[in-house]
Amino acid sequence: MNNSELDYWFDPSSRTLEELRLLQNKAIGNLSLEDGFGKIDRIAGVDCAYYDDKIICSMPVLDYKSLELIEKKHIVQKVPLPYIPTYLNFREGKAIASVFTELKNKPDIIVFDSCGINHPIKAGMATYFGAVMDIPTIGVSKKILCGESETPNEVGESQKLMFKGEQVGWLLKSNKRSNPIIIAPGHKVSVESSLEIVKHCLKGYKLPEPTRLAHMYAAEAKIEIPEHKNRK
DNA sequence: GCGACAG
DNA sequence: ATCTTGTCGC
Repeated sequence: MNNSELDYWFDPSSRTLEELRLLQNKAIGNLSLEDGFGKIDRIAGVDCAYYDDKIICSMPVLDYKSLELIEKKHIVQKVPLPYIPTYLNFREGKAIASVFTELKNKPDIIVFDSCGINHPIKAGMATYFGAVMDIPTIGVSKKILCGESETPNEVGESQKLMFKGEQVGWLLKSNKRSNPIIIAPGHKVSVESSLEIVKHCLKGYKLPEPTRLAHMYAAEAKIEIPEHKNRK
């Protein structure tokens, strides 16, 4: 995907919210909830940190079987849009696409720190990115954007997340002392597989390794940017 | 109209 | 997300 195509899908500047909503609908036209992957060798996680008007996006790639780090990359850009619920894909999308492009070891699937199809029009960050790039993605968030669910209480227990009469994901009690995490398919991953893949990536922490490491690396990269070091 | 609302 | 130390509990 070249730069103009990248801007077409991810640049919110000089566009109205109505136009951005149309882009989300257009991207979702390509959505698939069937497992569209073969053997998973590598899995990546992605997360963003913020400082002033800068967005720091980190993307580690791990070996799926051992969950060991293979490669990590991060990028710093100017935040293109304030946080507007249901439009997160246009706030973080460009930065994420940029880091993804720079990876030498492309992952077979990516885990996002955001929503997937558990979004008002199924255009959560994970789904939008996956549909635009046509790669398998999963969304893992800490708070519910939309939908209802029972609360899982035992570690390892999961409950269906329902929205408008359909299952759009899960709530999973991943850790004894943490609130449940919300899991949902992004693109090319079924509802069932999204849960199994995330479970495979759990190492006793609240978040699955891909996302947990992405969060750590983004925080590390953040304190290294000049704006942060020159603070007075 | 009112309240909710990923990061 | 971000601003931030100590502190309760296993």
